[in-house]
Amino acid sequence: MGNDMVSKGRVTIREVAERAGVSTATASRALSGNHPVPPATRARVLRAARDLDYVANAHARALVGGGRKMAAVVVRQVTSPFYAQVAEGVEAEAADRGWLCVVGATGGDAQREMEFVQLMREEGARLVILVGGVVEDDAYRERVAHYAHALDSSGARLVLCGRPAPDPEIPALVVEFDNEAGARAITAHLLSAGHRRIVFLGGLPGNTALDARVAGYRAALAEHGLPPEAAHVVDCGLGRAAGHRAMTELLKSTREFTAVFAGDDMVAAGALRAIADTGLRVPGDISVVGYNDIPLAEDFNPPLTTVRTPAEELGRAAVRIALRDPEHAAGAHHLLGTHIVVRDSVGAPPPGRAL
Amino acid sequence: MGNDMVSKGRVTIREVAERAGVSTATASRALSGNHPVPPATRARVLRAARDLDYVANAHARALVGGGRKMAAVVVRQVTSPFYAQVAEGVEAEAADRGWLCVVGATGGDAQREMEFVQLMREEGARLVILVGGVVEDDAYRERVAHYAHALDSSGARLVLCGRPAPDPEIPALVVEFDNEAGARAITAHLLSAGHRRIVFLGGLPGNTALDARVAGYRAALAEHGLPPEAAHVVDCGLGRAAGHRAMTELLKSTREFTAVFAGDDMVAAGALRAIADTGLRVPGDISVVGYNDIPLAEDFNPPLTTVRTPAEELGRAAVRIALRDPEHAAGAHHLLGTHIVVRDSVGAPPPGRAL
DNA sequence: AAGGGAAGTTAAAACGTTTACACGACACGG
DNA sequence: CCGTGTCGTGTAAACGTTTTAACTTCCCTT
Repeated sequence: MGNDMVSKGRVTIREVAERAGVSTATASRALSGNHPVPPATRARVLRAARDLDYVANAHARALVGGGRKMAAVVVRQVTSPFYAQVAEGVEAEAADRGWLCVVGATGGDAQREMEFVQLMREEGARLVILVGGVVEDDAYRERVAHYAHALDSSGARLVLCGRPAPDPEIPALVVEFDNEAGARAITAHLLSAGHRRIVFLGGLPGNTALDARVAGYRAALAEHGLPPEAAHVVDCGLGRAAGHRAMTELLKSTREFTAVFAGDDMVAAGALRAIADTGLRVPGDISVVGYNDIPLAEDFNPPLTTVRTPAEELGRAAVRIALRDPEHAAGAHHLLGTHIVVRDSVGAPPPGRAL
Repeated sequence: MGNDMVSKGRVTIREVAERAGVSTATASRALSGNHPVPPATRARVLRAARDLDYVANAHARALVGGGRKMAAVVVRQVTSPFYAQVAEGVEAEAADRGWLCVVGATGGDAQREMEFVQLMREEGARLVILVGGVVEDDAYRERVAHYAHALDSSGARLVLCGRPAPDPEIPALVVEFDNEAGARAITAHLLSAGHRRIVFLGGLPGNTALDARVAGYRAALAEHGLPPEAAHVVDCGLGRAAGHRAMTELLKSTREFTAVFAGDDMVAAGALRAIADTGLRVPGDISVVGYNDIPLAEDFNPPLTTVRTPAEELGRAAVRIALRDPEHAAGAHHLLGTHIVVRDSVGAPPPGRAL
């Protein structure tokens, strides 16, 4: 056996066909399995391909095939534990079907988001998944409507994870957690522990995910017979730094409270640190709950009681739903359930401040 | 102005050319900027493209251009904070140059790693970055040698982040942190706090990154005049669960120690939890240090003293180095520096057990 | 024995770009 | 006025695959 490996340039299907003594058409069919080919011929072609270390050119394939199995997931940043889990779910579900998955990080910049979607159009992605809450203003609505129509006209699907569709008529589907139910449940948990003065830390008006959590929080309060004034929302937005800053501020204020409901676990992380910095104890002096149950939430100080949103499942669901029912998908709205996970950051309110 | 947008099928460059009254060659030149075109003509083409919402077909482009600007980063899992940061660095550096970045997760499975690299060959990736330590056995060496040659023959570069090249002659370059120096530094930190009985939790023989940390640990001990028997390495591997299990085990054993050096921050997280479970205090009873300084390390209980490995910078460096000096790159070995970040998980050894 | 398929195969035409080559126009120096 | 160079543009040939339509064989039915 001589030197079969061609060192210069890529091996093409033509060379494989030649070596197997068939035409490129037959070789293509044997390799792709798109059309039946007698076992003997097939074996010969496969053998030739192996000998030559043949690698199909995905571009040529996509060019003639008019598209390719590729999904794109767009997040603010991949280092956010929650987004990372969603991306992992998308990647896993895509990989299961032999699809390629590319991830784009926008850093929260609309400009980069647009560029990335444009790139995905050029690349022929058949599925783009935008994940993460966002404040819903006119610019947002216009942007997403543009994506939806542009992608739709190229035969691609758009799914919005945790962010709203600007209009039910738009060719996009949304998959998200039932934020209101989750927030209501964990607020009720705090209430049943005896807390009456609970502050919500991490509001971001216009962000539909956060607004829903706030709504759930208010609803739970109301259900418990508390007056609307019992609700106190600090609109500090998300992120560890924001939580730390806002909590520090809050502790310096005259506001009375015995528990804080953080908009997500990262805010809770910042809040916990701020509380520890002032020498107060959790849950002895203040109880804290978070949202999302990121993987390290049980390593916080103390382990965090929070609501578990199965992020990886969200990612998987997004691609599954988008690919399952192509026609009926557009405009559909899917809600995923959540549940509380109880750890050590909630206790009874301190006696002196029970109300 | 009528209905310019064609609803069926994608707009091709031919239609743009037609509308602008030029040939496809001129249109291509105007759009890609590969060849000078008089401003007037150029403007006309660009206008037509905008009107038609033309989107170039990346596949056709790559097919004739023989490749594309695409980098691939392969990690065990994207939800690991450290890997996520590396991936973010790669993504950022790639995006800065207008490259596309795709990430693959292997779950530690060699089979999936091979499939992914194969896929990247088909897709024409020009840069693939394998990140994360691995035990270096024959299968590994063979696998990586295969990747290196296969990619090299398609004109792509291979970079290994935190894993060894099987052979200096192989066409791959490695970029990693100086694990031995980092481990030596943090061990010295423990020693200067008074600890003499330090156990290393998270060894994984054959894993070069961990072996280097163990070597640094032993070196620091030796430099302090301690006998080789002072070193005690628990080979439990990495991950939060492994750390928790091994620490629990260790606490039940008769082994005397006052400090533990965890192989990475996730192991430390598990260890901290195990210690807390038995009612012991950190750093009062036991001091703990980690490795990597993941974003949430300061939210551990207590905030973790660890060595900071700028993971995002590792990712950026990988693509920068690979793209900078194409010829000289192969076989090169780059070491990135690290430094200690001191928090609250290290204290003096308890008096009764100072040695 | 003729006709009708089925099965296996192939030649050639797509897919949408880029680019090598050629061609004409035009300016300029001789 | 004629070469010579430059500039702008167009024609057509790539790039590597899949697929349509056609063409053989060969077997089976009648």
